[in-house]
Amino acid sequence: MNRATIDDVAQLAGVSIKTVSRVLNREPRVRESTRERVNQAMQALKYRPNSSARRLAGNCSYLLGLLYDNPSPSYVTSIQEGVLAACRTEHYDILIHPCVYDSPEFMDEIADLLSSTRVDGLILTPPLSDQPALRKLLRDMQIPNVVISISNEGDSRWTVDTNDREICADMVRYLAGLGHQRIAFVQGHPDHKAIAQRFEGFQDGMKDCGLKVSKTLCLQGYNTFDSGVKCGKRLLKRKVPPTAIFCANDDMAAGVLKVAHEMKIAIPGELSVAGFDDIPLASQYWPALTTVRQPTYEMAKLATELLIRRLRNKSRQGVRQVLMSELVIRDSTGPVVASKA
Amino acid sequence: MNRATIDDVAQLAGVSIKTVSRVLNREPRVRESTRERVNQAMQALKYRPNSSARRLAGNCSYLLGLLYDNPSPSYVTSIQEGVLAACRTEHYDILIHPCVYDSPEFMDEIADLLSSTRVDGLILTPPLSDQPALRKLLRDMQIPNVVISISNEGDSRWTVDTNDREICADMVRYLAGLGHQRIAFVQGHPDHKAIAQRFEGFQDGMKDCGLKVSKTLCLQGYNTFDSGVKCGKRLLKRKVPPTAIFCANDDMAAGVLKVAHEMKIAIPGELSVAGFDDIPLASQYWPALTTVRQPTYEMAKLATELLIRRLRNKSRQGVRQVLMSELVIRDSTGPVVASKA
DNA sequence: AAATTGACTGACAACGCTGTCATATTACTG
DNA sequence: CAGTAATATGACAGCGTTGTCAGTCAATTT
Repeated sequence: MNRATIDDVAQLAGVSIKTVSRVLNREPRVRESTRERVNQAMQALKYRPNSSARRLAGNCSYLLGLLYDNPSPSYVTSIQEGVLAACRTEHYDILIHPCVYDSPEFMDEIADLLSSTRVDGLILTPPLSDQPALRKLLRDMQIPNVVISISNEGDSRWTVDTNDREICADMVRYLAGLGHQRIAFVQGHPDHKAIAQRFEGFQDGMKDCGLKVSKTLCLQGYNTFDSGVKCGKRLLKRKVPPTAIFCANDDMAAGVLKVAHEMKIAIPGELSVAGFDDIPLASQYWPALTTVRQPTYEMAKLATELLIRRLRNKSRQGVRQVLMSELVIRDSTGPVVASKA
Repeated sequence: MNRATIDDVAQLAGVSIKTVSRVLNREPRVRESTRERVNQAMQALKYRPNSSARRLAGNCSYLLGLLYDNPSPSYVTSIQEGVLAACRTEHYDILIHPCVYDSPEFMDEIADLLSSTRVDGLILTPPLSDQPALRKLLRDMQIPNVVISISNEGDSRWTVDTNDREICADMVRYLAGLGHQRIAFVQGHPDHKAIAQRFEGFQDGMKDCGLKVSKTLCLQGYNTFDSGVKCGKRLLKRKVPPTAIFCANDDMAAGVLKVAHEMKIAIPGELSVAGFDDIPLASQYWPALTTVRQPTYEMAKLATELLIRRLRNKSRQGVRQVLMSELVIRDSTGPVVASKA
């Protein structure tokens, strides 16, 4: 038994294939009774439109591309799931495309992707969100796209973002509330602009609490566990070490924790450590890591819905949606002990 | 400027579109000189075949589906990358499809997927590899598929597997070599047959070392961190606790480590802990976790290549490929102390 | 009652490829 | 050098949809 085509449905419903097509695409101008008849026929035959045929014939491909270059598996899968959820309800397909933004072939590869698979639009995640060359290419080729977590420097139309900056300030306020004054910060990779905002938020928070941001306590990390280890060592071997270390992501925080454990520094007794991202490791670590949870899944879902809306209704103005991250207080942070303050 | 079609190439090369099609698909029966001329024309026009048109016209869709229901992001992304790598060189597209194997809609969903997107074949990962209903459906619908890490009970044609069982025995030998005799095992989820083999390997190893497998030291876990915590508590609160705990995956091992830390049990001084999978957490934990690294990426790549070969050459016999996992000795395991032995 | 509207519906030509089959060309044979 | 086989190429009809445009029909207007 072969699968039913639009012709079969049309025959069973006693209409032309064009009418079936209209019902399928929710076009107006179809009598309610006809619509119902067609729908019944579709159900009876378990009809599913052939997506290749639709793509070939129509103006749009019902295909979206998801571009990413992110080393964090949990981030990537959660983004993917959000995108997929939106695609499923809207009957779009998704093409995932991991890439390496600083490889020489990067731009060619993208151009290739765009010309061989005619995607209707793209979803960009950090750090791709901030690649000017990429965004220019998409503008030139007129590829509609929606961007997740772009830095505030970039074009903010069609973006989904979080209140990273504010939530980082909140984290500082929380730490200060525990009595911490010498709070260190481990910055993220300089190419990763979205993460740079976290440092700004840190500074905001310090200012707000009347604390001085010491340059020697703000180190440059590179998002990796190893860079966390390095920065952790430098910070904790100081004569007067910080009482709290806030890292721009969880991997680096894990690195700092490792150093602390090796140096037999009690956590959170002698040192508080906070991260950012709430990767799986965070909740499973010992002690469980205080961090920030981004609504990654929701952002991806929303971005995809936005993109699809943009595709359907070409004239609409761009929007910028901001979702809220939340502090996740666990066991790696605590009040500062008197002797250390 | 619109993108070039096969007609443009044919015109530029001075041949018919059919000949271009032949060159494209590497069919024989094309004179070398013609082939070259066509190739040049393709390059000049930056021609990329329209995949929808190919799918619609041809017998095959150049589309593979990747099915998974695995809660481990690092596993999933590494599988995806392997599959993508193989697909890129072979010019196939990939449709990812996370699903929930024990949901009521599961089978319908798959049937739906198969009928709406005419994939040429599927790649199955555990625990989907072991779902009899799913495999029957695929057999009935004649959907070629390749399976990763199937239990040894299942149909082993067209499978890619690892030497899980042996490597687990190796781990036991390694632990026994450190002087451990009371070695506990935390089993994986009973539905997840591929993980069951790890327990068998454990038993093999114990037997091989002349050690008794104590039933009270073999607990049933469920692959989760929480179940690791639960089993860890039960094991470590015994009057005579084990000196080593081997867990069927890293998440559970992390749970055990947490319990040990809470109980101030020194690791590896008083207790050795080993996991399986080498998730990112393993190397970043304190102490870094001894575990087993599966060649996940390679398995996925190989499975995909196998599937494509199967599709190209319909008659070939099934094969079963076995790749080697490796022990990753880190800091969570060490020699047993005399007093505890 | 004729004319005009507006809501519906259908015929038919794309879309860009591949499969089939017929034909042209070349190579080989006796 | 004809006769045949093998090789190389092309014409044309699909594949299952959507877009265009030309209808049909009932409801309204003049």
